[in-house]
Amino acid sequence: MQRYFTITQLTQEFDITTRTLRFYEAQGLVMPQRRGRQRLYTPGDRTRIKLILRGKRLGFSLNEVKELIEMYGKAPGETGQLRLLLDKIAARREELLEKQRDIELTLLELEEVEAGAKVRMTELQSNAKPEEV
Amino acid sequence: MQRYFTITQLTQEFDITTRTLRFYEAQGLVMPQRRGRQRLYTPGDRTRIKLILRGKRLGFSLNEVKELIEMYGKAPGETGQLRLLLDKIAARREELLEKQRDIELTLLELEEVEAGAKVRMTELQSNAKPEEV
DNA sequence: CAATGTATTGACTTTAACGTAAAAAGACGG
DNA sequence: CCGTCTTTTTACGTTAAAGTCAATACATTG
Repeated sequence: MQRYFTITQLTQEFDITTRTLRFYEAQGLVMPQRRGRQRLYTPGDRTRIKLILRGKRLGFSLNEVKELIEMYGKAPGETGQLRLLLDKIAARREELLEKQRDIELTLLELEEVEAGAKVRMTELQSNAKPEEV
Repeated sequence: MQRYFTITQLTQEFDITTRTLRFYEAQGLVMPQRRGRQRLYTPGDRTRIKLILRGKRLGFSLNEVKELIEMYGKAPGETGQLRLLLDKIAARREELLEKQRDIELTLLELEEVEAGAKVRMTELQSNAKPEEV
């Protein structure tokens, strides 16, 4: 019933190397099953990998990503320290909101530069080839 | 007329070390003036440092940050390759938009976890101390 | 001016996140 | 069954971004 992915399938899908996936495994970020020595990734493993890569894109370290994923992973029952979990969530949310603000600012600045560049560009096009020998 | 900052002022303001600022200088990201051997940072330098830290928070490497800052830095006239600049801007914008989507998704997931945790918490509070000896 | 504190420079070290290479073990197609 | 290809494991190398440490230079202040 379970459908499995091989390691190379996943490296191709996500454009990463086998080294990377094995490294993530060594760090305890994914734990694919084995058939003999071969790794078999479940759809769940695949989702975890997606989460890892998303975290990385946002500039989180693998350790931070690991903590994050472990929050999702816990069944709501086995969460020993609920207060602690809620605090972690709050902290993580703050970081994400800060990143959002950072992005907005950067986008605004990019727009300014772009606007300037476009003006300059039409200027150049109106005076056709002014510097021709 | 110019007001200057010392290196330690800035390290305190941004909560970084002197090593970090000197490293950024070695990488050509800031170029403070000198009075003798001492570094003097202008308000402009300070702004650059802010931009660097913002870029880092977003997961950009120092080299990427450098490219970004150099876009801002150019007066619109001295921009040799306007087309190239516009392309770079577009590419950077794409990355930022992707990060925005990544953040939204992560925030949603955090909310789910939080909701689960809160439910579990009130459950625990209603049955007061169920496991007492 | 001696003492004390702050800056600078240079060299070496560290950490995270892989890259690369080599050797051995399966897997597969003809 | 043989050769080829993929996977795995092990081990060492690399890069970015600093950290740490030592020696030296200024600067200040009592």
